[in-house]
Amino acid sequence: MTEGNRFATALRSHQCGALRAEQAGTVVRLGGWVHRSRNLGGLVFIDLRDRAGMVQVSFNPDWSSAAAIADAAAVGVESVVLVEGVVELRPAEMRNAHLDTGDVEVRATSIRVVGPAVTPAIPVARGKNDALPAEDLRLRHRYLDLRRPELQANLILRHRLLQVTRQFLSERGYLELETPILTKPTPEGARDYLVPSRVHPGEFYALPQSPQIYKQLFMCCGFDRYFQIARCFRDEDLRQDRQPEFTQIDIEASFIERDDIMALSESMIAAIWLEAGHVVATPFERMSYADAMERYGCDRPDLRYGLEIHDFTAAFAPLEFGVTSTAIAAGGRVRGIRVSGGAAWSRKQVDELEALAKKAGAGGLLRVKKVDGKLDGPVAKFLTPDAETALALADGDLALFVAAGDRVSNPALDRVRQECARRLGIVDENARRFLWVTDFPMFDQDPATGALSAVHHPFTAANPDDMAAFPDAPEKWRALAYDCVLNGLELGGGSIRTSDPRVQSRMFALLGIGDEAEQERRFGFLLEGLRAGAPPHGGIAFGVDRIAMLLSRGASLRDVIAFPKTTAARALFENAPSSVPPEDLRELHLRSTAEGE
RNA sequence: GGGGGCGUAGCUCAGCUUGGUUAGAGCACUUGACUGUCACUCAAGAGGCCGCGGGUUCGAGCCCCGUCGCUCCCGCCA
Repeated sequence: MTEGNRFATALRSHQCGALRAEQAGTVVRLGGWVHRSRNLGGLVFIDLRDRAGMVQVSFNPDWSSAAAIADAAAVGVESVVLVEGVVELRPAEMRNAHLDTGDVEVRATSIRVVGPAVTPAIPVARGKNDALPAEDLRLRHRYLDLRRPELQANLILRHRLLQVTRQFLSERGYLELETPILTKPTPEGARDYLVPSRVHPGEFYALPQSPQIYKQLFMCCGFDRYFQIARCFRDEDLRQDRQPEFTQIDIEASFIERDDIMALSESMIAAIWLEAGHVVATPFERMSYADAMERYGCDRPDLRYGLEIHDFTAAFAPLEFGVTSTAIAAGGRVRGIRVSGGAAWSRKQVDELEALAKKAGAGGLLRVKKVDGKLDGPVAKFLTPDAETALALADGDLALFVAAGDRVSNPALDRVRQECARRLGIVDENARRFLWVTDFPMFDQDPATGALSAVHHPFTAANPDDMAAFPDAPEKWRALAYDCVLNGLELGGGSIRTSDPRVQSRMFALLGIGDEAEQERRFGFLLEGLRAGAPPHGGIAFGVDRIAMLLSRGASLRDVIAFPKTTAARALFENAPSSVPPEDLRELHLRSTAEGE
């Protein structure tokens, strides 16, 4: 069976968009949507669209009945029609190079309007320079927006990526196992979406933030290798790249170590990217978290450009300069970047960079530039010849510094570095710099209270060397965790898990859940599984939505999700959430405290 | 939770700075003309709670206050 008529059914023989010169002379029956029509008076053209593309259908007294021409002239755009006709090669001067089907047209003998359409609320067919309708209208009329070839291409690509993923993992012995959607609330982490229980008054399920514990239990059960295209839910405020429900490629495996998961992930990413037409080189680069923070101020650095951060503390330490000496005396450092060509920027342009640094928390942004072999700028006069040598500025360079503790300077310099790269136009949009960031700290310590929280999640295993070397200083432990980063974006992350229930119990205690009864109440079902005999295991999860977005070339997250929510977590198409009748609430043992009810 | 931007015809936008005749344009829509178009062309027409509520004013699309919606950012997102 050929690609062309794989879609043949009782009502149609071919897809509109699949017709080519090879089908010339063939009688075809098509079904599709009227994308546009042109009525020249006695001669009518309809661009007929389906998911495969578009083809021109022509109505002409030479081959069409008068009734067919009249029906074709009258049909409105976006109506669904069935057309019968003959595929004919177009004369050379009438070919349309902009259309995949442009070498042919379908000379219609009949047309039947099976799904007449009201005038669409938002246009589906657009001119080259027409702006898209407002986002809320596109979401409200999603049934129309999703007809656009661009969005159809995005969702079709997404389908192919998921199919490749399934095939890839299945071929390697990974089992696609499902986990519950109605699950147990987890008090830490993101807010849960709660579902009230009708049968158990006052009790609630939660929608899963991820299938984390279930997949670890699969390992305890001996399922060895698991994956799932898993829907996850987090009730937090949204962003451009964040939806309340999202999809992960969730993976877990037993009897493995970090390198096993990383190698598997690299091959899988390469297979996914290949499906989208890109060859990805493996293995990926690797960098420790400490290195990433030191050189880029960020745990997911964009390696498409340099502008690395350097430590200039030694150059500034001896100087009689209040800003830096105060910071250094307080235990801080002077770190910054050299921007080749930045000396040409105006005072105002550098002030804008400083504003970014301040917004990121820095007190200010120090600046020195070298013009005609001489240093210039407010800091220049404090610099000794030794300090000048240490800065190592070339002519035309601008150096930007933050004098502070790393906690302050890292986010500020990260922001400044990104903006400098953007301004200099040195970001290669075609480059793909995959990177593993490894050896994350195990815990984040609240500077005020000293309280520890998990950087990855509470089930991550700590590096055993660190636990042995600093048994009483868990804030120094590194985690056996890893993030997969592409061009400054986190694609996914995972870790080796704690498989010893006593160690897991201690981790909970370090995180402030010391009470055993409390541990059992919250995580008993995991601890029981671990106690029953747990293999060493670990895994990773990748964000499907973001991957689909990247591979659809710059579309927004909402453009790779069929029915996304707005930034207020509202579904405009189906109008959710919505209020429910009081008797429904009563049955669920709920009473609303919202005003106006 | 906080801050910025936007909201005018079915759609995309002007008009707002400096309040003052009947609120405009392009596309879409309706009607008519047109036999090779492919964003067809041409002619005519219809289409407005200027997001909503309040205030200032002789007079508000325009100024002020509030509110709702969308969006971007901060907080938040183990």
